[in-house]
Amino acid sequence: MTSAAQPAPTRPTSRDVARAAGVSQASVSLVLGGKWRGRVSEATAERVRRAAHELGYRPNLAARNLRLGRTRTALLVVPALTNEFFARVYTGAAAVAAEHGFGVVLYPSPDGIGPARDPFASASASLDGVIASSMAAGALGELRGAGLPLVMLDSDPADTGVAARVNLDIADGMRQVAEHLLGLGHRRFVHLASAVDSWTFAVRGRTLHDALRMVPGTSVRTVPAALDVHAGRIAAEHTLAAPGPRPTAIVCDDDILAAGACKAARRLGLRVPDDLSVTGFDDLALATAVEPELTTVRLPAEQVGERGMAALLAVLDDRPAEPGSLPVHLVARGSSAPPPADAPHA
Amino acid sequence: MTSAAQPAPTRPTSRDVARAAGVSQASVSLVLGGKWRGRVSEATAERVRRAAHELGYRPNLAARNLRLGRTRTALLVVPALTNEFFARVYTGAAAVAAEHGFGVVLYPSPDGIGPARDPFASASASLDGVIASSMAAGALGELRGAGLPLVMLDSDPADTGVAARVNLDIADGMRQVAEHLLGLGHRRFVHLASAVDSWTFAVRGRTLHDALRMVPGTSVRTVPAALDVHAGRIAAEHTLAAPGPRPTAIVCDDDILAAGACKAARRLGLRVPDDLSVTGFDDLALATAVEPELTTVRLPAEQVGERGMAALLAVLDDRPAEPGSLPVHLVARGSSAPPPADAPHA
DNA sequence: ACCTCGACGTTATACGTAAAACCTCGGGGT
DNA sequence: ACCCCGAGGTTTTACGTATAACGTCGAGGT
Repeated sequence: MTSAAQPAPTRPTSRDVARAAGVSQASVSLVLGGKWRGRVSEATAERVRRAAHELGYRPNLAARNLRLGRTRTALLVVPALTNEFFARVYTGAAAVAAEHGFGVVLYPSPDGIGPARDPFASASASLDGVIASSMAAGALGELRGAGLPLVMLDSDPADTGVAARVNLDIADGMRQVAEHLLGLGHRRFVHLASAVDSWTFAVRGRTLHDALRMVPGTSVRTVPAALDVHAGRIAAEHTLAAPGPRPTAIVCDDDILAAGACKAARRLGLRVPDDLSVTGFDDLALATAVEPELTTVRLPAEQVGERGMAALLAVLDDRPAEPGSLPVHLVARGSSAPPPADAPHA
Repeated sequence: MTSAAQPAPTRPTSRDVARAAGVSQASVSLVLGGKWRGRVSEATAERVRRAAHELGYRPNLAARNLRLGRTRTALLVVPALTNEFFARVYTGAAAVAAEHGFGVVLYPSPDGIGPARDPFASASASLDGVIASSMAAGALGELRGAGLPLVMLDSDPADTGVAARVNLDIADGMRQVAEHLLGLGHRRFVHLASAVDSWTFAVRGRTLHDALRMVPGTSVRTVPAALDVHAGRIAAEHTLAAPGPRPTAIVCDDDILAAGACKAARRLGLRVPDDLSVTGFDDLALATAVEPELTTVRLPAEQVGERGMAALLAVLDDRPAEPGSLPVHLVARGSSAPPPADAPHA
């Protein structure tokens, strides 16, 4: 093996395939593009395919994208992938995208990803459209008005400039929680709320308060916390240790906070659900990993991604996007029960 | 508003900028590319920048990629993003990539993402390199030998055709677990092992067995389980309910399995850690969400991604990749304690 | 004998960018 | 008076693909 200059390890192009098959580059493009019926004979087509395979030909996507003016790439803007909910949204979106020959590139919002401030550059390729969670709306910046179709996930129906919208029936979910706990007999509540300012959490809070207001004799106190177990535990501990009659139920904006609330209860010597009911939201894997398992609201995260991608594809295709919001369901598990008999009534 | 044909809402190109600034397209490219020193006067450069800004010019990345023959895009091949570990690996990789103007596109392995069998297409753009977890090695297929630089994460040092490798010192981690439990007095172990066939799990098993063999009077039984809480619980329940002397410690390949083992213990009326010690691996958020908090081995997941991306960048740059494996540390928490006093000795 | 037409290709072009190669002009050295 | 040179540009080309526009040729109709 004389190690002279490498024989240029450059990838084969459609022209190389053409040469090998004894046809023109155009014919290669036609055959491999699948639109050769009536333009190239079956025998020739087979020869081309064979040559392409033997050379290990892969079309240069940059060239194709340039030629076609589309990239078959969507950008998904989410707060952070370490949040299981968004990992699942991505999974759903990527699956539908793949079915249509699309790719999904992620733009986790800035605080999660360091100094990358340019969402366009993060793609490394031009984009055909954007799907964004309302929780990452702040990271949108110049994305809006960039002329790209924008699909918003779980966002305020009031805000504008959106090509399509995929929403969860969050309000209904929270109503189910309220009814569940009221039905068990609870009257004194704490709402352990996410400190994140976003449509979806605003709805949770508003709906809970509205639902509880309908029933006389109820009280609810709202406590905000950052979205992690530790913060949830601290916030819940403070609330539970506060003077005055103790709440019998803690309604959390998220399973993560609920896990924190459960730990707080245990530290204070309270049993869940006997002394205190706790409910979560999202039905993450966490919900069935903790003890007791969390009563929570199952959100079809993958479906959100799927519908979001489908909506974007529809918009790109000038079709109307399928409207309607996705239903959600309460999953009653071990963290909720009737309040203790000795609980002082309000 | 007469709704005639739209005035072609086409994105401005560098030629449009050139026209607006009264220069040639080449000058625009030079100025915006930052290599104009001594070729274009400062005044002209300023005019170009102004025009570009006013037109809202964004370079067409497909064209740039075609021209340069590089895409500044890396593919990250992982089993599934819903696994927090890999979400964190992605986060780290994306952060380093962003610092260097690179993008990271994901290829979650097939069972997670449906019918997309072509990793190349999933990118929607040609790739400069690939970073792959050994846990997703099965999905690699044609990626190998495609002539792309390949960086493997946590993989067998023996396998070949790899441009660089980033490994965790998994063996040391497992040794720490063994020493911790042996030091507490445990002698009868169960190894709740991941059923996934991959280098990293093989090392965990082998190291644990080796470490325990060093101490006379120890026994260890290996039980495989799929990587979810439910499967872990079932497997652990079977083992704990089996006849013969009960193990005093369950060493798990993963925090998820450990959470399952804890639930199994509780169902059987065993207290953790009083009656049974349980250890995890990875230190996921889950580890501090459950009660008691898990004794586990913290893996610097983000760093794995960072080093992986840095290694790929080095390879692309013909620099040597920084070698060495990342250290890991035992985090002793509430799920491990000395065995019960009445535990029958082997 | 001539025209038509379909089957089977080929040639030419454009996509938007980066950069190599090339111009032009005025000033300074000899 | 001549050459050279650098500053400040411009013209041109190539990247690899998809496709519109254009040939060619033999069979079949009249």
